[in-house]
Amino acid sequence: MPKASTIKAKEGTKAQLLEAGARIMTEKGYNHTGILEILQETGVPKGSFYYYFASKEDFGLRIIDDFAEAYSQTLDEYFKDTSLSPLNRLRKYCEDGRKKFEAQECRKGCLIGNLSQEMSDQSEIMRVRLEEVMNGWRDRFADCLKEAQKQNEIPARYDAKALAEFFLSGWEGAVMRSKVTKSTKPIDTFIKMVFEKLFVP
Amino acid sequence: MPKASTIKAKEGTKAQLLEAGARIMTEKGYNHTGILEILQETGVPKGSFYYYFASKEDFGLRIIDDFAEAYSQTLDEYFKDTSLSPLNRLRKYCEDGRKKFEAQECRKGCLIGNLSQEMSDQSEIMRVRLEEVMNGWRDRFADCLKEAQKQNEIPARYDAKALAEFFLSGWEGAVMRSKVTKSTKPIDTFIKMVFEKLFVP
DNA sequence: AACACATTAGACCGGTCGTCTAGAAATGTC
DNA sequence: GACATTTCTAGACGACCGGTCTAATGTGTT
Repeated sequence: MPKASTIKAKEGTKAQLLEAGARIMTEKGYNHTGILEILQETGVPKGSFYYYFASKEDFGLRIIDDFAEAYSQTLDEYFKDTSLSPLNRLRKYCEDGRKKFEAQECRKGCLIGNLSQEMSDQSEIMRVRLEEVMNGWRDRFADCLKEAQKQNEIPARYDAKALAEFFLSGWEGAVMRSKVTKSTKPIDTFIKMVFEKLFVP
Repeated sequence: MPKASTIKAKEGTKAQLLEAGARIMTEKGYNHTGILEILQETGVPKGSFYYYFASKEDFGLRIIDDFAEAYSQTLDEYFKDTSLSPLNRLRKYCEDGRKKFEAQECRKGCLIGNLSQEMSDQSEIMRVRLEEVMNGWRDRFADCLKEAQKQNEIPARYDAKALAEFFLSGWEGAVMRSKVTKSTKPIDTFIKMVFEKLFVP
């Protein structure tokens, strides 16, 4: 009996469930994703699911938390990179997002954005959590834009938080349009407009 | 027997189904909306549904078509209103959209936008139809912006179609953010940024 | 070995889903 | 008014869902 690997698999069960859940829900949404499907993909038996999670909603909430935590580190990589100017950090973030989206054939998009659209009217508890996560992102963008204002990369006459909200919602909308057109053009247009017209002195 | 009203009800059965379907799907999405639910709301018996529609997907497609046709007239009301300047037509469109969204307690949002997000990766035939509808809107916006360029309301150095795409995706994103924050603030910010920064000479 | 505790097995439930077919009701034709 | 045709309805059907349950198994401690 491979004792060590068995133990390792067990320890990772919850994480496996969360990973598969996030991946499948990003593509298929919350309602269209079945627990059975996640169980089959991970090889975890059905009986175990409700040992780890109280309900599907609880599962969804933990997926959001997990994703938010991991993504926070991704944001660090971009926004703590002092080798680039604040605006160029944002630009790199956009361009890498574009590349990633293209690499997955203009599918899926953003887990948090998708769930926000789908779940805001369906589950108040998920809505609140989703709002917190996205507000956190907006505030990160706002910090970056404030920095850009300090360095005179962008005009100081607009509230950085409003600019960040506009940027975030515009990005999410562009991703949605890119999904439905199966092309990166809407994202390309977003990047062009933001950096050539919106973020100019 | 109230023959006339019976006949009328029958003639309207399909339209009733489509109306209720559009209303419920706007709020709950395609996957989370049950046919039974629509049937109960309209009083139409279950067996009738598949007489009028080949499948749920076909039903969804017809809802999209119906909505697109009706919405095209709504767009006419705004964009054929020559008593306003082109930019003010667009502004009125935004502000009325904001009011409508607020009136329904920051819920629902845009049927086509919601379905685009939800269905693009799930049904190719719906994706294509959704893309056509939204591209049509974008082109209407672009025509309005071209007119605005002619009248020197906005700078001519940007392609009106790109501007329109940016406007459309930004609007959809702002509605999504407003749904999740249960506030019109993201929409307000969008309107402010678009008309004070993006659409300025 | 005996114990408590963590985890898994998988049957089971009530419910809803989308689909289908038989036939009732309405309509048209002669 | 009888018959044929089309239009519409009734409700059963099987598949699958999220969620729950009890029994069994594995693990670590003493």
